[in-house]
Amino acid sequence: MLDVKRLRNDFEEVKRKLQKRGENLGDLEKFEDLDKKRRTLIQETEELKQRRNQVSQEVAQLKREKKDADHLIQETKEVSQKIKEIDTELKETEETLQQLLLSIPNIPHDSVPVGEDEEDNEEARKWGDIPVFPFEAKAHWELGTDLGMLEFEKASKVTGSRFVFYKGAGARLERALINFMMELHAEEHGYEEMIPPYMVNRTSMTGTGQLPKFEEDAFGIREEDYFLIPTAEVPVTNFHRDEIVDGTSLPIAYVAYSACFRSEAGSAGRDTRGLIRQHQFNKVELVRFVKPEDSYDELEKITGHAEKVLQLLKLPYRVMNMCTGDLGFTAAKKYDIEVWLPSYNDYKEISSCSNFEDFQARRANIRFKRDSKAKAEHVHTLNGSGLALGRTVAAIMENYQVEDGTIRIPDALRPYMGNKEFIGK
RNA sequence: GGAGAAGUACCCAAGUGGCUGAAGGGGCUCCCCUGCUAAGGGAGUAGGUCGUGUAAGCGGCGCGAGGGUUCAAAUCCCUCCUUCUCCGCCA
Repeated sequence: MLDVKRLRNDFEEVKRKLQKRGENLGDLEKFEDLDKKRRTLIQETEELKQRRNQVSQEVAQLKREKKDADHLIQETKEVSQKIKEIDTELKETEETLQQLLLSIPNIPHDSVPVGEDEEDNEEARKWGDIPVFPFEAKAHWELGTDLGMLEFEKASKVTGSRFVFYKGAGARLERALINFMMELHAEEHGYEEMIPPYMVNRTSMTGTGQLPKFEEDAFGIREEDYFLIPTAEVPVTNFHRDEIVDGTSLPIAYVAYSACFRSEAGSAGRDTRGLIRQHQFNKVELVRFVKPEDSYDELEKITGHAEKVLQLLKLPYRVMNMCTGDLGFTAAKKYDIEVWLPSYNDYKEISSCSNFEDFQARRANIRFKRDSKAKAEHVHTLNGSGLALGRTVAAIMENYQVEDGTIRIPDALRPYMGNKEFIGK
């Protein structure tokens, strides 16, 4: 959510920046009228309330003196009626304004390249060498089936499309990666570990920006009005919702493991094979709550933490600075880390690291005080995948495959895999 | 799931219709006392948000949330949420 005061005082500037996103901002123009109407109604009702309060005092005084107060009571009756009418209109206006504010995306940072779609994303850096196979390389879904690591058809039977069973070495690999990543971030990068609830309420989904605009992307639990989390970002960021944290405790950093659930509405036909696009996948997520002046340094830091995982696993990747048209609703700036995937003969997103500035903090009402006497300010929030596990498994399987159909285990992962050297031998 | 009880400021807690933005503790800040620590004495401090104003300020809201009754609600009524206790069920 944007700062109402900024929107009020700097409307054209904000609008100009939002237009870089190339989104339809149809309702934005209604802001000024709604804002003005709201403030007029507030002034009207408050004036009447002040009057009512004064008269109530007088009535109380008269009653105590056992005097007659009927004429004052009559007057206040009418005033109260009027207040009720104005308050009803005010409430409707505020509701409309709130919905409008919740539907406005974040303002892109000045360092974000202007562009329409993924074609215009800029490569920030590249790491590692793309493997060359002197044999016909297999895709991970082939390897997974051949080696008994992944069962797609069983999952289709048991649940439906876009689900998978990890089995044997596949399950072990996934679990090893969870431990590897959690320990790296907790012990080397200073994050506190978390395992969050996998369902959250509507307020939490609104707090991080999944709602109200993107309800069709989430799986909902109707009876409770809960949602399956699409990422641990939602519960972990909302962990501090409606709180004022001590400024000296910033930055607060959590690393959370969770399953993630996405309906993938609108992705029919995309990435239909393998682990790349599932309705349920595991992810280790990094979340940081920081002071506003630090948030862009922090974005570099969190991106580095995610990159470190790929470096230790020796998987080639590149970092993309997402353009204005590909930023997503909530981010002010975002880096996607893309891992090399031989089956795609291309890089594929494996982590997304975003600075939301105060966009989520306003929605979720997360603030801090620099000291006990200071005024509360909104924190800046950031998160980054560190990493998406399914895609990491796919990347390891494909990049580390050997001609005999087995998979070499990356050195860094061997302690977590019973010190084995290969899968399939 | 059933039955009870409770939700008041940073924490504990008093308060059943008007003089309560809210007693009293604790905490916190300052001072005194004290060789140090502990303890003691005194004074002070009460949040947040919205509107308005250059500002000091003024005003509205606020006692879990939302409605209602009333001239007037922390206080009465209704709905919901959360926590606790007991029972049931259960990994």
